[in-house]
Amino acid sequence: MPAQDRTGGYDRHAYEPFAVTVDLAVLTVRDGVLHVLLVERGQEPHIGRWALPGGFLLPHESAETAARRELAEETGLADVAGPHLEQLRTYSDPGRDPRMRVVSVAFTALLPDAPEPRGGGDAAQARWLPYGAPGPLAFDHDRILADAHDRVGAQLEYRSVATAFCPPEFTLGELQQVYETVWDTALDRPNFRRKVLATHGFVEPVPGAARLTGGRGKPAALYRAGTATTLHPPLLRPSREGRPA
Amino acid sequence: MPAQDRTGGYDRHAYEPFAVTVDLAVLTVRDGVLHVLLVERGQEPHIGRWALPGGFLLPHESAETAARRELAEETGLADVAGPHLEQLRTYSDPGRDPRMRVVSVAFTALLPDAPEPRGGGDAAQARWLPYGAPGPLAFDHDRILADAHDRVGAQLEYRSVATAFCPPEFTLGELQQVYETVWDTALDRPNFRRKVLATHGFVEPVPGAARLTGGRGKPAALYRAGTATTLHPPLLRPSREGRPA
DNA sequence: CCAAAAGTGTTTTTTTTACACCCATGG
DNA sequence: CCATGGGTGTAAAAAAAACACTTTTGG
Repeated sequence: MPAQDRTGGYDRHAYEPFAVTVDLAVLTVRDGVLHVLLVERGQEPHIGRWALPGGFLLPHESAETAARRELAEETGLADVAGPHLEQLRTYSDPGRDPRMRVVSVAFTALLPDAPEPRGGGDAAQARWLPYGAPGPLAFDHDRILADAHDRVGAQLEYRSVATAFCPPEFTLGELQQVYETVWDTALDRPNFRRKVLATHGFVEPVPGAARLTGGRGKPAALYRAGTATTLHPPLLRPSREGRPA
Repeated sequence: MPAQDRTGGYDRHAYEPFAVTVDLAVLTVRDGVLHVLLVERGQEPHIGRWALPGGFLLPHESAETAARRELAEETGLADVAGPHLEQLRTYSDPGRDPRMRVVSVAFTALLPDAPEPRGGGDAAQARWLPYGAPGPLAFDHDRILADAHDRVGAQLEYRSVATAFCPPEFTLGELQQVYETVWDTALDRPNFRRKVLATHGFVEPVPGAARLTGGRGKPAALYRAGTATTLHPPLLRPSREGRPA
C-alpha cells in the first residue's frame, strides 16, 4: 500500500527506510543446456562466490525500469524491443544481506541463444554458466534461481514464453529443444509439432523460409513468435506419475 | 540483490531509501459472489475512497510476516494455521503515491465464507464488498485487485487453492461454486465431481459425514483439503473460443 | 407427491499417444 | 547411398463433454 496510517495524520516516522534492489535470473538455452548469467563477487560478503546480476533502484525508477537497465549494463545488449523480462517475486527476509536491510525484487529474463556478455561499462564482468554447475551462490540467490526455474517451467505450459528463448526466426525443432531443456524431458516430435501449430497465435510461419540445422538433414521451415501471450489450449508437460524417484 | 556495488568498496550512499509496504487483496466467496476486503480512506489523498488494507513493514519483518500481521489486525482473525496467503507481485512505479516513494509488495489472501471483520485494534474498520462494486479504488489498487483476480483464476486450474475459499469441511457443491464464482462460468456437476475426485490429493472424504445445503435436497458428503498443492491433472477452465464478446 | 440438490451411468466426441513412414540435404 | 534431421499419416487408447437417470431430503 502507499503511505497511509491509521492514527489520523500523516506520519513521516511511521515507516523504516529500506534499500531496494533488483536481482536478475537471466536464462538462455545453449546447445540443449540451460545457462544462467552470473557475476563473480569481488568483495565480502561471499567474496569469490557467483551471484545473480542486479543493483539498486535509482530514485525515480520502477523496479521494471531498473531491471531493464541492469540487464543492458550487464549483457551489453542494446536491444530495441528488449528481451522478455518478468517479475518473479520479492525477497525481503531480514538478514538476507548481513550488512543492511535490503528488499529485492527479483526478475526472470529470457534470452535467445547466448551472446557472450560484453562488459557494458563499470559492471563486473558477467558470464554464462550451465544451470546447477556453479556451487552455492551468494546470499539467497540459489533460492531465487530455483524459483525462477520452477516458474519458467510452469509458464511454458500455458504462456508463449518459449519463443523468448529463440531468435526472431526459429524452427520448430529449436522451439522443442527449449521445452526439452527446461523440462528435462524428451518430447515426441510429431505430436509436439501438431500441438504448437494447433495452439493458435503461438507461432506463425515465415513463408518460404527454411534453414539447415546441424549441417545435415532436411532444411526446417521457419516461424516467428505469434501474437498470443497465453496458450489455448495449453501445452501440458507429460505427467511423471509412474516415474522412478 | 543484496547490497553490492561495482566500484570497489561498500558505499552507503549508493542507494536511496524507500518506504516499503504490503497491500492485501483479500478475497472470499459469499453466496456465489466474490467479495473483497476494503478499507475506507480517512485522509488525503483519495479521502473517502476504498482501498486495499495494508501497512508498513516493521524493521525486522519480512513482507510475508507483515502481510500476515496486517491481515490479522484488519480482520480480527486469530487463526492458527492462518488463511492462504501468497505473494502477488511488487508495485514500484514512482508516483503511485503522490506523497513519497513507496514500494509495495502485494499479497493475495483467500478466506472461507465471510466472517464480518471485527476491528482488531487501531485499524480502520474493514468491510467486505462485492468484487467490482465499489467505484475506482485509491492509488493503483484497481490494478492490484485485477491482477489478484487474474492470478487466482489461473491458479484454480493447476493449484489446489480453491479449498482455501472453503471451510475445513466442505461439499463438492461448495467447491464447485468457488470455481463458478471466480471464473464466472457454469460447470457441469457430474463432470466436475469426477475431475476433482480423479485429481489425487485434491480432496479427501470425511467418512460418513454429510451436510444439508440450502435446506433441501440430498445431504452432501463432506470432504477435507488434501495434501496436494498442485493438481494432476489440472482442472482446465472451459475455453471461450467461440464466445460472444 | 413435488421440488431441490446430490450422486451415478452411459454414449458420443474429441484429444492424446505411439509409432510407422516419407522427404530433403550433406558427406 | 547412408546418416541426419524435418515433416506427414494413422490407428489405438484415453479423456472430456453432454445428458439421462436415480437417490435422498424438506415441505
